Amino acid sequence: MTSEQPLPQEPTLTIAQVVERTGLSHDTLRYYEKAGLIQRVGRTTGNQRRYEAADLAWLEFLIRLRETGMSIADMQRFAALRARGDATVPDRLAMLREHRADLADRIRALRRNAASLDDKIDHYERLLDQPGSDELS
Amino acid sequence: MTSEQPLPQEPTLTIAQVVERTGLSHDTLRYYEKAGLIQRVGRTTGNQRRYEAADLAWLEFLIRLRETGMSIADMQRFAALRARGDATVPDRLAMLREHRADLADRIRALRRNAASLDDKIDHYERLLDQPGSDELS
DNA sequence: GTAGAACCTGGAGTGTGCTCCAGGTCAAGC
DNA sequence: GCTTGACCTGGAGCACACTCCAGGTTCTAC
Repeated sequence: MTSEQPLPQEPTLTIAQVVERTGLSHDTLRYYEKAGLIQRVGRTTGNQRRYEAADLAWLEFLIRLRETGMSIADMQRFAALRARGDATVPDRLAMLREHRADLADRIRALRRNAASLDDKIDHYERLLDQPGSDELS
Repeated sequence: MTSEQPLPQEPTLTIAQVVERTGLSHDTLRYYEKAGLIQRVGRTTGNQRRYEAADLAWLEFLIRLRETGMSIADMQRFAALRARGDATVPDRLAMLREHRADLADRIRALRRNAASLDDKIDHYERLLDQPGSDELS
């Protein structure tokens, strides 16, 4: 009795298309799936992966976590919480806030280090302007 | 004929003292020396390392390079230039400028990513305020 | 002079995050 | 129907930056 209208099927992407859109390699995508970072992706009858828009959005979020220095292990924890549904939103929020705070710390440290690189660069520029001063600086 | 006055000897540091001051481990210090990141450090007659102030300053600079994401391989190149003396100042300056520019790029990217983490955090906060909206976000 | 802590060496081992491989199966164009 | 390229799997291998280990030597305090 269920009316099976052929809904305008959401378009799916082959792994090659996801590689192109995300910049992740085939192997990394399979590794992430094996590691549980993404829930098992849809398959064709022939067992080939077909990614949906939601998969892509989640991958892009994972990439953001990775680029901000989150470890695979922590991403696994986050993904596991997400898989458990809405009840884990507070936990996920806490994880993100902590990660965000760490990131702020790291950015501050980088800026401090950048400033001292600038000092060293200035030092070398002065050396070039008035050479013959000292060695090994 | 060289008058060997016992000059007020520059105080040197044992490896344990350098560990304490730099936060690098014994093994890392030996690894850096083996890798040529620091020139062979002075030794006692009994072959134990004694670090001078200049060694410490250089280690601190290396730490800064490392913390700003320079690879060991690049640090080796930098250290090799430094060992060749003042003639390589232009090359060292070029390396540092390039590294500094990379760092600026990475800091910018981190800030962009931090902003999108903030968006995600906001999203979760709204989910908590008005629950029951949607899943897997 | 001796105990115990600190130090030495070369080389093997580790954790992280992929990356590659062999040996297959599947899909699309002709 | 056949070719050819895309895709599949489990598992081995790799680059990086350390970290650990065994077995020996040196230093310091008593």
